[in-house]
Amino acid sequence: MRRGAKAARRVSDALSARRFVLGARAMTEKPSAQKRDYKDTVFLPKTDFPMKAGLPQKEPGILARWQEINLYEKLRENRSGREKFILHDGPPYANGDMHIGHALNHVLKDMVVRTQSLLGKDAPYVPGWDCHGLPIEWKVEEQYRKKKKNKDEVPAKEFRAECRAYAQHWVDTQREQLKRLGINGDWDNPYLTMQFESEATIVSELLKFAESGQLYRGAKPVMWSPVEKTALAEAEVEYEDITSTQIDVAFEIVKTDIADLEGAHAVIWTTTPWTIPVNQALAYGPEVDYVLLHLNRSPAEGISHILIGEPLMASVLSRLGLEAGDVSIAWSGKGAQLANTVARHPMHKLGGFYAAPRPLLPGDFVTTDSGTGLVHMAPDHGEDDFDLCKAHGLEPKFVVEGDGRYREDWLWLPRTDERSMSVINPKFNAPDGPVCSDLREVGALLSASTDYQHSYPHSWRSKAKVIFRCTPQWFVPMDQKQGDEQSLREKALAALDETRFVPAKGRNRIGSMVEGRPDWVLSRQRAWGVPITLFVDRKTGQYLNDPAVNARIIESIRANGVDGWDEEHAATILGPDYDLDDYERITDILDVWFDSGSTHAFVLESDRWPDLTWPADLYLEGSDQHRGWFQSSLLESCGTRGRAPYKAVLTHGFTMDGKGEKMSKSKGNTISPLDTMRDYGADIIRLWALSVDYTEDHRIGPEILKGVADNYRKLRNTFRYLLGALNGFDEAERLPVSEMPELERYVLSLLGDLDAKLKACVDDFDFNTYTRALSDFCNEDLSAFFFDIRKDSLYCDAPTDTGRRAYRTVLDTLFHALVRYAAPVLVFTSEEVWGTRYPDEGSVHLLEWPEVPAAEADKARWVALRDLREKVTEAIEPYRREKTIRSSLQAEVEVPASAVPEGFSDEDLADLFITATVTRGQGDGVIVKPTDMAKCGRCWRHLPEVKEDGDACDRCESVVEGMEAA
RNA sequence: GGGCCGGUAGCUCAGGUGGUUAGAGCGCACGCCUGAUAAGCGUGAGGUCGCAAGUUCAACUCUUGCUCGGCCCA
Repeated sequence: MRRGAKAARRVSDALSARRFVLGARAMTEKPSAQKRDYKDTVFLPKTDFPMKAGLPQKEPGILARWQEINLYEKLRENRSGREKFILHDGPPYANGDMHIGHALNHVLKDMVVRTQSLLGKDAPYVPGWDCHGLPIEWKVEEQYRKKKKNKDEVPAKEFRAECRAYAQHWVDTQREQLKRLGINGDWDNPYLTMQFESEATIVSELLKFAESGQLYRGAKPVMWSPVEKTALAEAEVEYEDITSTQIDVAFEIVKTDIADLEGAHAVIWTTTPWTIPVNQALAYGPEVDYVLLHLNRSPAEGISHILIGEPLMASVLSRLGLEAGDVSIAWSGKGAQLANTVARHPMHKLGGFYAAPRPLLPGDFVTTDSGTGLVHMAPDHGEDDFDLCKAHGLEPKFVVEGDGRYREDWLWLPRTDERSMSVINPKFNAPDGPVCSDLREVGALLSASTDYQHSYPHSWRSKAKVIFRCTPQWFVPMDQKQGDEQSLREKALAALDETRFVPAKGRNRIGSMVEGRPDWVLSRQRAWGVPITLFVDRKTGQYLNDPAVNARIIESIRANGVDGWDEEHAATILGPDYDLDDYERITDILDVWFDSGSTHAFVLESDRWPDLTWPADLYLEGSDQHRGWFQSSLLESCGTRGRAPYKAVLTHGFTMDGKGEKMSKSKGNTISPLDTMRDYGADIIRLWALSVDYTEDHRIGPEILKGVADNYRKLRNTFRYLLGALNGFDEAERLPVSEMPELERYVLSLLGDLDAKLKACVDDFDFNTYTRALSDFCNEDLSAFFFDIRKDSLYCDAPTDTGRRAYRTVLDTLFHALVRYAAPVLVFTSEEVWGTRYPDEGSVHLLEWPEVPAAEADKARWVALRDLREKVTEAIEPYRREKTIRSSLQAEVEVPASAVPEGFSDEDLADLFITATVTRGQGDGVIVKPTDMAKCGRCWRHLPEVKEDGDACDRCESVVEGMEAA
């Protein structure tokens, strides 16, 4: 209380004194009565580096400078001979503008390459594009349709040339967009899967499979689009909910071990009536319970007993329009008892194919979720069907042609029939369509309705329904033992064990996929792609395997690109030893995944980029590529080289909108990196990409970007302060660490900790920790602590003062370290920072990881000191609230002696706490009182020697004298 | 429909093998400074750790179910 009263008096004295001074100035304008304005004698930070970044305007200029000095090339020269780090770029598809996923992926790649380069390694980056394939073909066809041109009338060569041009357009567009993002790479020499060299290597890779016997021509049901007339990869298919016709069909049992079943009808259920014409068998579940129902009332003439799965009784009866009372159970048993039972096709009267017996076969895939518990088998049109029938000697018939219509000469529903139409046509499958009508006529159709809702595969391009269809295709076998007694699957799984996965969970994902995947279907019946360059002997069905011919094939492709396999070259390629008439020239093209799976061969091993080496240190793509590129590259490389083409695989999640939901044009929640670069700048997107946890799905949205921009500003201001505070720094000013005050050595030790942490982050590819550690250090250790404490010294000590020299020496060290740490993240800003201080010393991106001077500090002491400092600011706060104390410099504090770490003097503490004085007391709380001392007009500290507010303290007086003398 | 992954303050993230009042930075609010000034400093308010059961003396951390979101597959 007493102290408070005294304080109040003192403050009011001080105020009246100031009033007097001001009043004097106002009234008399008499200079002698004024206190001297020391502002000009204070060493304020000075820099041209602007606070406001203006990145969208500034970045293109920096980019132009990099291009001018040929930064990428220069870096290659600079790191030549060093340990290599090879990141092999996964090729994005050359179709459309860069989207946020591309941006994230490339920023991560760039970060990896730049951090490795910063560590002194030679880390080249050759970007690439995937150029062949259906989507581009489709776009070109779309342009034809607009011009009312018919694709089939355009020569294949011409059509391919247009696809090539289309791809090139998007390569060029994306290249500019990625450059704008600040991605450093060999942009003048990217790899494209459509370069002749690439195409030749892809073919030579294919021929390696051929030569080693890892290719076979098989028939398998594959996803087939009748609209595009081609087999589709799983990636080209999407599922949509549709309503289908569902029918129940009766197959009369003609042979059985169970007397009760004689003359009864086995009932199957299907949603694809169009497959009934190629039915070849029925399947039952050996463990499923079946019942034979006697019908008191029948939905079809001549049918009195039906065989169905017991668990499905209720739903079958309801479809058949029967009540429980209409039936009685005449027999029941396990599916296994149905072995040796044979039925006949409802259309058996047509003879030929339809007269053959339809055996009941055991199938593990039969479930009692829906249907009748008996499944009709059409090996042409289902995977389970194909496998089960093949196991029992029933081969597919290939009667549905590429356009989805039954073959012209087929017994039932021939194409010449007026009712002929594509099997995906709803009318074909309708209850009054040709299939159902005929079945109804022969009394086999027990029910038919158009009300079954389910999800069904569609072509993602045309949105039309796709079917399973058996066609001759080329395969790479997964389980065939090779010369080394290992199958491709075994090799691939072993290769995964040797691979580092970041994050580790990626291994399980790709591992289970490789374990379960079927043989690799290589062939596509399309135009824009690398040909499957095989000559098949018309007599034996074997493909020609002659190294001389293969060499000519590769040569022709190298010279002509994919056109080199056209008919005009065939005879030359085949050479004089063979007669072209004896061979079928395969016209299928390769699955584009084979193209991209071969990039390691035509990029890393090629002499086109001599500084690349095989295998790659790292592949880095989105998690969807577990099924895609990671796997196709793995299989291709294991098939030809016996190991993976990568040592490590890094996967990232997907970018969602601000709410964590998938972006889509229809939802209108997309964030375009192009817009973001225009509005915020590339450094902001980069900082975003490197701040989020890429191992999971992550978000972007206006609020998040605003936060990133705020974060950026804090970093930028740290650099601005460093530049300003280091204004005029001279080598002569530098002070050895050993002569520095303890605070400086402590900060250097913190820098050492940061350095180690960032290095660990680089090794772990843990970039969000990297950017966070950098930000936290700048905000907490520097801005709020070190810079704030040393403000007095920087502003007011003489330039020759060792304390100030020590501080500036550390600032210089910090500058050199931080600008390098920031360089891989804020590629533009760091260049701007560097150029501001060193306009003539080249690019910051040529520099290497900083050498941080070793400095020891007793961390525990400093932690205790900073805890105490926190208590002090906390204790001052109430006085600031009531405005008794405004600046902490006005506070005299007493701290518990026990809380002060050893070795700090009271003066040290006053410096560190930025207070007037610090004394030690025996209490356990911090006691604060406003100081009575007057304020130095120059350094604003309250000191005993200052007689009146505004006078200079001893230190300042001598500094000013020194300046005036100079 | 199946498999896998995830849901911690407004935002971005930390939270070994379960154990005191769940942390950081940013943002926000309030205040200070006006010599880093569209900057800097300080203080503070924000979380039923997706929901619900269960195991346990004790769960953000383990189990199950549900829910929401995502990837892959059918």
